[in-house]
Amino acid sequence: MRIVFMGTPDFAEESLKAIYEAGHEVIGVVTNPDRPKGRGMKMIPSPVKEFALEQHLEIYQPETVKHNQEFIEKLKTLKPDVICVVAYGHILPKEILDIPPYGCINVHASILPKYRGAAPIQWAVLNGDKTTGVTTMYMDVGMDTGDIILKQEVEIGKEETTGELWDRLKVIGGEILVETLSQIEKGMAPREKQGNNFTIAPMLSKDMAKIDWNHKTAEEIKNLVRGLNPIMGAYTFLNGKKIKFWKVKVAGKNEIYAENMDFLRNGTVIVSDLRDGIFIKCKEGILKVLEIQGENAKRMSIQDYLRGNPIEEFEVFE
RNA sequence: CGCGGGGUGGAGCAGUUGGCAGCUCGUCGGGCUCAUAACCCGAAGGUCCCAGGUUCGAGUCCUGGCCCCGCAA
Repeated sequence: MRIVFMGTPDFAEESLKAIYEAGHEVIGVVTNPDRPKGRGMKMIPSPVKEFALEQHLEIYQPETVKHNQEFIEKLKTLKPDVICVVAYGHILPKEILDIPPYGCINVHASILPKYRGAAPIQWAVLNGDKTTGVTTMYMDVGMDTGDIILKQEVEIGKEETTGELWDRLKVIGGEILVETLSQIEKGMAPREKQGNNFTIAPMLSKDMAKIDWNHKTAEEIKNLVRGLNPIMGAYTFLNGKKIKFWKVKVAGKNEIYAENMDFLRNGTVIVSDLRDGIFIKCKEGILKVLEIQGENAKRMSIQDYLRGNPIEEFEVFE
């Protein structure tokens, strides 16, 4: 089929690659303009653009698509059979949705109607969900409200991070998109309305990354840490210095002897050991830290960290 | 020219007003022990990122360069 692909990050690149390798005719690739990124604010092309460049695909980088008549006209002249949208970052106006005869289809990283919005993977991990998945749908003017075509469910590992789940789902996204296109082409694609029982997964905000020792259990803090890995990292303070946790686990009962600690504040280091690392008292349960990052430092194992940055027992994270 | 931190044995760090290069760990050898990732003794291992400068003397101060990292997007 003649396809216009719209997407930006690596998650989308995987889908573009999949349809390209499946033999579809990718007649145009739309991605966000290069943005200044990283140290020194260098202009960095999106992963989707990089792939498109390698394959010599036609690239469009409009600043916005809404009310962009020039771009919309251009799309019309391309005469795509279908437009595939994966993590593009813009809501498409009806004028664009109506262009391709087969419609605009979207790959979304959750089982809709759960987790509509920008950060479905992150929220699935943050909430400690046991399963999530990928859905394809016919786009409409709402945010992730279109009719469902296919879905693929996956289990979330108990210690899996957002980054790890992200990498798995993007591959599945590519596969399910190819399958979706194939079924559409054969005229046998299902079309199912979304129920009203939806939830929203909004973009993550900065302030949620701070660990709340007083109100969160070890399990909840663990979910926060893995949910924010590698996007922001959950942080806390020790002696006024900001410290990020990248990997933690809930300490097993046989890993540490701890009783009668009720008098200790939540966030107190109850064991600090060069071999086992540090254990922290939480509102409920004990947290064992595995990977940590100090101010202006890189991530490292707790063992490495403690050698040059000792943490004393009974110090308190806050 | 977005803001900031840093390059010191294999790892993580310290190094005060310039004055013999240190700590914790790892590695190797030996000892102790029923035993150990524990303890004791000993050893190896460093162009202190590079180039120039100031100085009797530079890891430390000055100038230039390379590299790494954090924040922010």
